[in-house]
Amino acid sequence: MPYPSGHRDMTRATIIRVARRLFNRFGFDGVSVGQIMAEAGLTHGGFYRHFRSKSDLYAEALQCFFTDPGWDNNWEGIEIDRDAADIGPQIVRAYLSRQHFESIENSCPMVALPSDVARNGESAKRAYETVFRAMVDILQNGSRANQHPDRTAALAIAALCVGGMVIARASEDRGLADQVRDACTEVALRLGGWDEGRDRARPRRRPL
Amino acid sequence: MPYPSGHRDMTRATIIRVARRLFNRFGFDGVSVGQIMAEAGLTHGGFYRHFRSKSDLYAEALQCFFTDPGWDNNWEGIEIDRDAADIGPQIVRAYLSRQHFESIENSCPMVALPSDVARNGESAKRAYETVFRAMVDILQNGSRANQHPDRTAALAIAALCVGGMVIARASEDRGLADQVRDACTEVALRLGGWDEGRDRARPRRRPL
DNA sequence: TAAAAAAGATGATCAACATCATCTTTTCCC
DNA sequence: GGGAAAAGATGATGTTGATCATCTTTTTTA
Repeated sequence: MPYPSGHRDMTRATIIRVARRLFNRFGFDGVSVGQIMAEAGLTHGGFYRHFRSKSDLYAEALQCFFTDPGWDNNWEGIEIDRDAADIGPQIVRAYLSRQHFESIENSCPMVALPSDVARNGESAKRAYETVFRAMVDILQNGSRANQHPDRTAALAIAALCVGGMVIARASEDRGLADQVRDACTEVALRLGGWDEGRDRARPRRRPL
Repeated sequence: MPYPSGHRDMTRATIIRVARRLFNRFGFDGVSVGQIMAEAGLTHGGFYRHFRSKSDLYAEALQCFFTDPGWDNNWEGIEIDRDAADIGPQIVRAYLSRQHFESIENSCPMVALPSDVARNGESAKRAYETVFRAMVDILQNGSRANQHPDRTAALAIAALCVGGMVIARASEDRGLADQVRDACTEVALRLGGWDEGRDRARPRRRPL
């Protein structure tokens, strides 16, 4: 075995990490293989030792907090405790936070790349789906609290998180983007039953 | 005035219509100027008589039911009566319908192109924002019914519509896509206060 | 220390594409 | 009918990028 063992895996991981960053910012078509490799400190030729094609890499780059246990690229000042009883509201707040909104490169790919994925073939879609399922699952069953949202609510909460951020990122006016994030946060927390005793006083059992 | 008067405008409109279809399916980078012009029955060269650049056209192609009074590309079998008292729930159901899900080419661009737009400069974002604002406005004030959602609810309903469809389109499994659409529809109708007397019996004043 | 073999580097190929300069066609007005 | 001018067509141009064949470097094991 030439080259230190584990070297290959490290290089591979580096390429994926760099690729995620670049894809998040520029999209699938906006990034060239050469760019990715250069950013990883390599030259373009070696790429095909690690991945069959650019699309292959793409599917692997679509990971996020929800599926990657070693996810360290959290959003500045935002920490999520995976074992906390209130993991649900933590996720909602973090996902729709200003920090996530601004962290294009470390964004959840569900926000940064949905239309790319919708056009990019089976494997990318499968990867996207996996992340989404993981998010819904954590929202529904992640905490040991006694109150859990039902599946319908969990799906809607996830859609609010993703949808709100997608819209915020695609809007020109920062004020509107903030309003959307705030509205989605508020409603998502209510949906999850996580709004008890919050700042705004609110009657207990009220209809939306 | 050479060429019949109004010819220019018709050609221009044709280009935009064709472009919207192609952008919706293949994205901004996935479509060439030549392709658009060929599809419009023209050759690539004349393009720059009508638009300053491809990006310029892009911003103009980002229209939808909500902003275009002449929008005729409705989704098969789905009609929306703009003056109906129940315009809100009509929009929610239509937006999250199977027909819209399947009509990639006649999709609302908010669903088909959000990540493209987020990367595509000011004018595209402004166009996206305009469509979104129009949607929220119709949801909030569009009907003459006596019950209107407040702005927070209207924003969240719009985010559920867009987000739900974006996720459904980016998922590989059709079953999951359907679940997401259904869940978002149900919750959005509840949020709007439009779920009275619906199929599933449900106590009147319940918390989400 | 020498050979093997994997990882990476180099250079080439082939195709696409946005944009532009320059023709050609089409109508309208006189 | 004839000319003007707009709309459209044609043919570069220069760049970029994915992929591949082939060379070079690195390091381990015998």
